[in-house]
Amino acid sequence: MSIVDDNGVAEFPAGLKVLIVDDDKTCLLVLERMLRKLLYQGMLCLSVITKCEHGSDALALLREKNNRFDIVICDLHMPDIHGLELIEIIVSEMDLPVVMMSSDERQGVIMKGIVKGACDFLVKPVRMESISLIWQHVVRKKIRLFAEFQQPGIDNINFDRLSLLQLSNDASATANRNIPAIDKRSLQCLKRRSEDSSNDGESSDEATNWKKPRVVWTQELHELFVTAVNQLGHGDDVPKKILERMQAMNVTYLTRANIASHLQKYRMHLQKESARSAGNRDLNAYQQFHPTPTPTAASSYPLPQENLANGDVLSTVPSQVDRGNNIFDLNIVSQLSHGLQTDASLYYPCRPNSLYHNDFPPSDGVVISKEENLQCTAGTVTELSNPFSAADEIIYDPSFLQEEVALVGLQPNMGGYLPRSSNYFGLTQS
DNA sequence: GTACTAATAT
DNA sequence: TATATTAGTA
Repeated sequence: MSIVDDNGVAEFPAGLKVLIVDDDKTCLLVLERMLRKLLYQGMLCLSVITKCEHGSDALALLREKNNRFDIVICDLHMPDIHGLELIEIIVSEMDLPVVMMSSDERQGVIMKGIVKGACDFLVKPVRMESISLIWQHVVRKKIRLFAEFQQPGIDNINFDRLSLLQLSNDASATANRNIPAIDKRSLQCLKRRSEDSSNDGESSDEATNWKKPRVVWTQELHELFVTAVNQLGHGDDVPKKILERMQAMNVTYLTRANIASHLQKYRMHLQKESARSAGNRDLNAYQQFHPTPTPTAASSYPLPQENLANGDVLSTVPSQVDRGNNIFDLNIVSQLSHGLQTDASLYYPCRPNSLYHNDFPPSDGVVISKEENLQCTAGTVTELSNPFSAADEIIYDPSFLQEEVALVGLQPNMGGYLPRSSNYFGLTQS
């Protein structure tokens, strides 16, 4: 057994600990690389990667160091212990989320996950990125524990800034939890410091590693944006005014820069589309960008109450699910959110909806039945868009779960992958 | 000093 | 690629 605390620990935000288990050293390395990339993209928040080459060793380690790990990612096929066996033990003996993977010698590394534990017996192949959903769950759970109990054993957990910010984006939540807000100045300060590598040795400031989460422009958010732009009309559709409009629609978390950035992209698309439209008179394509009729009176925009649950406000992102080329497994997200929203309000009274793509309500105590898990059709499985380099290709094989799952009498659950062909700007061109 | 936006970085 | 940030300009 090799327990290798990652060399790059210092560059990770202090936070959560992952145990990865695979008898194949190459797989271990690849997985580690993937995790690093996700981390880099702000999709994961982890601090220590511990690698383990044998299932039995992993189990021993988990039993020995009870509180050492927050999540386990392990291979399905291991010589000493089958992954599903391991998962059963882990879930029954310790309350840890587990993500399972499988590898295939013919096609290189295949990452398939079964998520169990974190989501009350949610069994499902997941995309690699979905791990971050589980991750968020873990973060949330810890933070809640921390908030509720303030136990001495728990207070030494170092939550990373990313998750803290996501949790505390709402000002009142911030106040309630005594989490310091991060202002622009400190951000700039941090940035300057990270640029200036010739500076003195690392300060212990945990903020050093904090990364600002990115805004995800969901379909719904984009539609609000378009509505605002259309209301303003030509000449007036500048970032600041769009921002004001959107704030009037209760979208309060965006910055002017966010909107400026999106506006730039939007205008480029408009340009492209109108050029296309002029060329071949493809009106349908053009109209993709005008999904919502513009109200004539600029000030008479009705708040989209139908989008607001119980008079809640859209100070948060309107939807957790980006219907377009989102990076997450849509079904995972929707299943997680299904039935969880009410619970979520217990923990996040002001923010039942998620703000960022890797932000989702906790799922503790919510049972997702097998039937619900089986609602996906097994028919088409789309190869996923690959956020990584070719070397890290993730391939899905729909037949994967059949035999594995049969081993422990679980029902397979396929499909649900998103086509990569579209986003809210319409079909993407090849 | 603020805002806009093309260009560039991540 | 999507989004963030920068840099030049008004």
